[in-house]
Amino acid sequence: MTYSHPKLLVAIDCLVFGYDLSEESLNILAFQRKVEPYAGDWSLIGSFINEGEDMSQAARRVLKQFTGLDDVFLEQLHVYGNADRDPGGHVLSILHWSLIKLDDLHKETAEKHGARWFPIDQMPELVLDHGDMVQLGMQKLVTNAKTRPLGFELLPEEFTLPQLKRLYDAIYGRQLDDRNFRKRMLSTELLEKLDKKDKSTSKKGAFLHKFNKEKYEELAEKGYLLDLDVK
Amino acid sequence: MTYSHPKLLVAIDCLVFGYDLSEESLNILAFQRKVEPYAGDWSLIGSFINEGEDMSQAARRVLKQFTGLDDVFLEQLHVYGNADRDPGGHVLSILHWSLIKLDDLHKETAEKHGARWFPIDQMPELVLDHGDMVQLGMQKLVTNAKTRPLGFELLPEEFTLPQLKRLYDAIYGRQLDDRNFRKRMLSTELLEKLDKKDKSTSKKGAFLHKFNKEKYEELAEKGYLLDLDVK
DNA sequence: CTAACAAGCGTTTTGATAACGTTTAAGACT
DNA sequence: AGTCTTAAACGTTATCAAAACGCTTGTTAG
Repeated sequence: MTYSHPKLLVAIDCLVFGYDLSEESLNILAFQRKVEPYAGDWSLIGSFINEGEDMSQAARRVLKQFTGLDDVFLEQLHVYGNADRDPGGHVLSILHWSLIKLDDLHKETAEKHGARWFPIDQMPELVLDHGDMVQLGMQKLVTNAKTRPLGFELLPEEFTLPQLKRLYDAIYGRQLDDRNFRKRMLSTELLEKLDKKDKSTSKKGAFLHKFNKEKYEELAEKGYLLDLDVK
Repeated sequence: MTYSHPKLLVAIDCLVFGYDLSEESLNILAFQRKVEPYAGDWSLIGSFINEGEDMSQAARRVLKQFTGLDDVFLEQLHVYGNADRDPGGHVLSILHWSLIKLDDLHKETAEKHGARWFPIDQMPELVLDHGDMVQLGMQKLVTNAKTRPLGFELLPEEFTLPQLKRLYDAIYGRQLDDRNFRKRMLSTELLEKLDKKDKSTSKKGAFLHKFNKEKYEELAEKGYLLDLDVK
């Protein structure tokens, strides 16, 4: 080690949004803190970063521990750096966020670790500044959903257009026009229609689609800007 | 201290954009690194965060030291958290960015500290991952300039519409249509026209304007979204 | 065979903006 | 004094995208 300077405790906290397709509800993962101060209070999932550990690796480690998941959407979001934000000591927290599709398996994995999924409108009080983190994450979800293909991270590989539409309803907190929504989505030419129907929500059934991520990323490289801001 | 866990070195680095109105050029502040490894190489300005010091305070401290400025646009931008990003040791860097108006005084203050202002298209090679930081900052400047009132941070209190237009030309890297630009800017009703003219660039002179920041922030609170994406 | 209903498709209206032309103010030049 | 020059300021039209809304289709349940 070349540098000589006091060091800091650095934590990563992770705001995980999980969409439950069967209930069509957007949820956030919280867990009961095990260390003092505030042991037993609800908080986001998190961990200190270890010496020599990449920050992104620490984030993946935490997410894996509480959800069992690898290879899902996981990005840094914001740094909380006030020296007095945690009465237990000067801890810098780097908030991350993750988007996953929720199923019963994840719910079990969570419970095993003292964690629970809460619908976004039924969050309990959170410890420290974790309430602010949730608020920021909700804002970012809404704004980013308009310009990035985040919706597909919250749904299974195959989904119907009505399902996708109701997901965006949940994110934006209002009813979109299904006809304009469909038109906009299809106009991107990023969805592949399959020859299968899902009949879980209607007699007629709705065609399943897949999001062509490769095509999107190729276009994005060339400067393509997605715009999913529909009324 | 309640927690027992290994700590990390945490630095803040600051990408400072300075707009020189007289030369109508956008610049970035770089300085010659004083510590090994890579002493003498160009880098962004930065510092380690001290024990008990707020991150934002550390950022302000660095900016003040190299520019003499307080109370200017300064925000966190991105965390660089790879354990091996610095061969001198595991140092987490929290990139910040700042936007200021450049004048001769700031150039002198910079030189006193071994720092220099470089036009954005004439940046030298930077140390470590600081080149990535500049690239990210440039991207963010372009995208954020479309939805936030960043331009006014780079200009003096009073400016003319042609000056503002040429600033955005520099940011976007292309010539905007002056008539559409003016219309869009005025349509926000966030500019106050003064009874003074600036004649530095024409015989006729151009009316000076002020940006009504209070009005903008009031509107922004209520959900107003600025849109300065003009052709 | 018909009722019910979500899914899917289509048309009209509206409004924003890109593209471009014209007028104005003031110093420079004769 | 009158004309020229030039950036600044103002205005108009054509184009296109999206908001608003109506209609048809496919399937099952009764």
